[in-house]
Amino acid sequence: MPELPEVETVRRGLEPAMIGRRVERAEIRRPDLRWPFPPRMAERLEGARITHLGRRSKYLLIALDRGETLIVHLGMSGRMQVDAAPTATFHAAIAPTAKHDHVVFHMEGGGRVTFNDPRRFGAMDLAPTHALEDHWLLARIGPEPLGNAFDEEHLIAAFRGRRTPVKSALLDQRIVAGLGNIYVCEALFRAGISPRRQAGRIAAPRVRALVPVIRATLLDAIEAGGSSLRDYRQADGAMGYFQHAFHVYDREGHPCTRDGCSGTIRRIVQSGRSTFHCPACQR
DNA sequence: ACCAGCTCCTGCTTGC
DNA sequence: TGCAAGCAGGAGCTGG
Repeated sequence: MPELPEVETVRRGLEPAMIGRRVERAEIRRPDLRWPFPPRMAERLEGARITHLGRRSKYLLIALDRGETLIVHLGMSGRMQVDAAPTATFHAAIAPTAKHDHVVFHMEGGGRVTFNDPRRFGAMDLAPTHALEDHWLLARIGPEPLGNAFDEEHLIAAFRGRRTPVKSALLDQRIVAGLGNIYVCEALFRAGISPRRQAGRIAAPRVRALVPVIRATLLDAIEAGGSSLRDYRQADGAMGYFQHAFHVYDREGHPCTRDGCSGTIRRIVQSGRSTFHCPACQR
């Protein structure tokens, strides 16, 4: 699914289509995604102007001028697709509906933003903007890895005493927000840390080194527009291209890219999820 | 409290 | 070629 860099890329792509514009019509084609939509969602969106587009972890936060914010999670396979205003209203009327287009935002000026999600692990909810951080989906999430609250001391404290593999610890959204399977694998490779190592047993200097590595990995991915494997696309439909910069993810059997390392990338399973790493240089 | 495993859903890939 | 199993980027919940 989209991890932090993908959601951030989508957020940036949605801004020109949504910021400052009213939602003329919210077309809701089914009652739920992972959970039921909030009551009267269409009415609460229609006529509202979008004032701000934010992101918290992997959640897209669409703030409305009525004091509510639409929280959107893309799940594993969710997309937000922007279609510019058609030149003739005729085209809008006959625009084909793709399979799994669950919600369509018809924007002021004729543009459309379509939420498509085949697997329906995604979610939407509306919450009061002034208490957004108290929303049950957001309340327990840890610091943003690109923000000031995520630092060396925080990570050392979060890892202390934990016997779970560092791979699992970094996937834990309470420790740090927004990392998923791809970027955890890539960050651990860059840091030279074995994904199997118990989080609480990594020497402090190595934990410290992990902080800038996580930041750099995410920033590189955002710059590349995210990683497009199967489902993910940017808001304009373009593919991300960070997948071409993977060192370990989905590279089982390929040679390690680290200078001077002659190892081979391996795939293991941790907590039921694939982990890719180089057993030779990640210790 | 911590941690591993299960679960939701569809679609693509792989293996027989 | 056809079919079924396995797998996928998330994350809340359950039970040990």
